Amino acid sequence: MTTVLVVDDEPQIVRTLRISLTARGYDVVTASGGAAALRAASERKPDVVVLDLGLPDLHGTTVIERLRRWTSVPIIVLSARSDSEDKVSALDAGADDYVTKPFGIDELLARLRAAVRRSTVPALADEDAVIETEAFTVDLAAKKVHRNGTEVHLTPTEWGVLEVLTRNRGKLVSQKQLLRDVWGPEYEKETHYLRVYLAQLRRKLEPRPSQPRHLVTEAGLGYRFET
Amino acid sequence: MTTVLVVDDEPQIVRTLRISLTARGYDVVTASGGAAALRAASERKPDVVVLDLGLPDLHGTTVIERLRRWTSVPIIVLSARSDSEDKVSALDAGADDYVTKPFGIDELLARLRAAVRRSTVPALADEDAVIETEAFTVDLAAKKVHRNGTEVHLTPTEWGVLEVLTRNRGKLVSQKQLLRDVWGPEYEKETHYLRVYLAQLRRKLEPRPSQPRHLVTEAGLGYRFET
DNA sequence: CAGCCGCGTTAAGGGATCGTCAGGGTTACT
DNA sequence: AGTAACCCTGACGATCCCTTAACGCGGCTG
Repeated sequence: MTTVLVVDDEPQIVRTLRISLTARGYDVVTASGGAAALRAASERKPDVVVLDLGLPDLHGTTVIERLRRWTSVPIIVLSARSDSEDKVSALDAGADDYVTKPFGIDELLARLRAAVRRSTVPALADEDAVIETEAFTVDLAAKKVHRNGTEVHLTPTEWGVLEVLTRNRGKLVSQKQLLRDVWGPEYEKETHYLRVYLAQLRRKLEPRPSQPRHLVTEAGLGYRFET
Repeated sequence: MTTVLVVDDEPQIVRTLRISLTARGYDVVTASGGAAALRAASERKPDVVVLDLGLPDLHGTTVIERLRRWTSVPIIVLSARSDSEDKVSALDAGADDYVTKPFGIDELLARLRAAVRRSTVPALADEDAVIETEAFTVDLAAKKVHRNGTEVHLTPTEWGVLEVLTRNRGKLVSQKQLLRDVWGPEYEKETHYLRVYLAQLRRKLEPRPSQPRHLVTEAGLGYRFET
């Protein structure tokens, strides 16, 4: 049984989610504030957290940071359409994904399933870490990429970007985190680099670079690797 | 019974790990600092070490180096998301694997099992110790190389480079790792040596040394042995 | 509706990295 | 003591790759 912790201060939304999720066989725990959420998380050990950013007591980002000190439970953020600032800081704080309010329940459910799947199938040890898509395969241990049976040559930086995205496959990786992991903390603002290198990777790997299916942009937020 | 040494200064994390690991039948020893960790390691002789990089007293890399002076016990590093620099230096110092904080307990357990398995599995059986390419064959057990039926003489250093590459055939070996394994950790920066010795090996082994097919350079990353 | 912002794309310059050769110094063996 | 093997070092040209700039596009905002 999968346990979901729903954190929102609007009873209306909590009620809707409780009904929808229970109907799909989830075990639902709710909290209406940040402090209550932290308590519930440590007591009930949910398999996934759905967190509204606009809470009355604690800032959503704070809740994420506190959770992240001891658990890597997937966190899906609910945010109003306008809070793109907040979305970014939530992702940087360690959120896994986000859904914009007002949200379609189907989208939330899809992201929920994806998040749970990701967390229960842990990344393999390096020695057998081969990720496959319809278009290409990535071998993390050998640092090799194949497409249509032939090897594709990547430069060090191209490889760095692809590796970070691959290790976080399915999950939205913020621009800041990508820049920090590949170029270093002092390059956090050089979002231009990402555009250049993502374009290069798509040209080398995607069947139709102008309509990427695996290296996806989330405007203003970051990038996502979809298998 | 497998003994795990857990080194972390956050009681929350130590507690979580102690519970999870004990439940899986591991014998758990803990230390909250680097000095205590070194003492515990020499007294309790753990089968695997889980080490947080952010310790109050000693730098994580220092702890790894000190451990590596007398033991080859597998070390799994815990690192915060942003410390990608630290991750690299930890691996170079001799760590076996790393897990990003916050970590899923399942992933840590998988890597733990993999590390223990690796450390207890002996070297390659003799029958697997002969690697063949179209141009030459390498006998790891006999430390001999043949080309066109006749033996090729290699100097000790040439052999060292070829052996490391051969044991990791197909995989990319970073310059740092090659230098560490062949010359020692204090030569990590002497990338020039590699260029000289790879050129020599190619001259002796490759049919067309200027267009190597088996001893391949990946610019900026390292070298790779392709069969 | 016009301007702005973020994104994608391409190409070029210059700096970093690599391959190659040869000479000097050290070690090991006769 | 002499010689041969081997390792290191330096120099140079060739190659590779990171960075930067310029331009086009679509969407959002004032």
